[in-house]
Amino acid sequence: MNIQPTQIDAYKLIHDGVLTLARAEQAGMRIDVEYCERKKTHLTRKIARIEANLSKTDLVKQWKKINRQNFNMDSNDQLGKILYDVMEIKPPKTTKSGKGSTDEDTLSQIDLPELKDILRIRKLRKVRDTYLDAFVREQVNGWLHPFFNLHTVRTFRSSSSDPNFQNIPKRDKEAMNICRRAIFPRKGHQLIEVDFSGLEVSIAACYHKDPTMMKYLKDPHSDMHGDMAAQIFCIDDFDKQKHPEHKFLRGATKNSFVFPQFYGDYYANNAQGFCSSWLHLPLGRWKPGTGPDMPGKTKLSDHMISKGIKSYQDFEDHMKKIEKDFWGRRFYVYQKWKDLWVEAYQKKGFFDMYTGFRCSGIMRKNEVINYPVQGAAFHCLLWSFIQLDKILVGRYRSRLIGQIHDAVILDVHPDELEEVAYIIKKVTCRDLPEAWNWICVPLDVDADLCPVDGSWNMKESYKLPGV
DNA sequence: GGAACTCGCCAC
DNA sequence: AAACGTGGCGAGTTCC
Repeated sequence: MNIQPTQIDAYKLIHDGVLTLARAEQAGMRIDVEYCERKKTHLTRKIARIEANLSKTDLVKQWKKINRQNFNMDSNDQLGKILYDVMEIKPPKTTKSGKGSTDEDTLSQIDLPELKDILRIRKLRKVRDTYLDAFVREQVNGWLHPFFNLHTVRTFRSSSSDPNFQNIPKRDKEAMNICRRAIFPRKGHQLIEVDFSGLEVSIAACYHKDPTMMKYLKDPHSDMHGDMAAQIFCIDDFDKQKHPEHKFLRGATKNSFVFPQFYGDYYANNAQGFCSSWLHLPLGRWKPGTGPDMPGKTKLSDHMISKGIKSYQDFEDHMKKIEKDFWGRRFYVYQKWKDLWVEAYQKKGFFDMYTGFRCSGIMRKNEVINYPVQGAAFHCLLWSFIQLDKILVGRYRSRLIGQIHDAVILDVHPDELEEVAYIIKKVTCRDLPEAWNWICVPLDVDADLCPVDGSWNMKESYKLPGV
């Protein structure tokens, strides 16, 4: 039996979802206000110290002289003028409106020690002003109740606000620790976070059914990112277990090539992203003995030069071929689906997601391809969230408190942990694909658990039971 | 003094 | 030929 969800089903999902998310909002989470205040003061002092040091440098002296009483170290407008007009540095990149960029990627390409301090200040301010400040502002008697909206996003995903619970630092360890240290479970409880692994890639596969991708998703020993890393860096004996260096290149490939390609990016951006964010290789000629480590005592540039890739331009040309192979051979069925999907939209003026949601209006090609995947992937999380709430409410002390697109955050009582973990696994990996049989790839979830009474930065990998 | 804008940056 | 999808939010800036 093959039952496609209709617009009625989509409508019901939204309504159930709104009620369930409202319950999570009402539940809320504990926030350590005293800690936030302490940390804010600490960060303010730290920023002041860096600013004091910066004031002694020629760059800032000149900056002050030019801007007089308007001088503001947080003004990127002023910084751009100093760098690109006064000092006549050629902007490595420009913004949409044509001004020289002053973002992290750009500043780190300019060889001025002061800019490191400026970036450091930016990072600390971000943590203080966007997160700690917001936590204190939005909390009520030590409780935080972030909003989760279902009516704001074009793809029928969710959004969160006041404070936004969906963008609290995670990758940057320092920022992560400072921000998540503020968030606590109920007394005697513990926080657990469960996320679908590679959900959007899996949901995309439900639409395009590319055989190569299906194999990657069904064979646990296969490794798409590893295969791409081996191809991009011309490595015959690729082994991420054996070589941490290979593991690093795999991560770079995932973030600089595979995912951006799935979102509709192209090779030249990928090549630049690789070089500036990961490989630290220049946009000109590559010198021997530079770039990340490779197994043995060599560096990546040595290896690439030996393979005939001796400069950025060589690398970009190389990436062009990789891209052509990626869509023209490796995932050619995926490519064909993209073409047909866009063509159908152009004829009809709308498309329907597998979850019954209809998108219409004028959309660019990349939007037409991305929306159905992004939306339906989130709906998998939402469906699971609703089911979990139905099971837990009234019967368990554990409760759902938040959601981040493909992840759910619960506040569990330790006595219920094992049972709740089993329920989560069952709902997400068994019940969901049974309810929506357009899901034709296996789904999997990973979990992180915090200690009892431990804050959200203390999470450690937690193995969920099989079902 | 607020609205609307740009830019930068955090998450998925 | 074109060229990264979805948000929220803070600070600076410009305009009314």
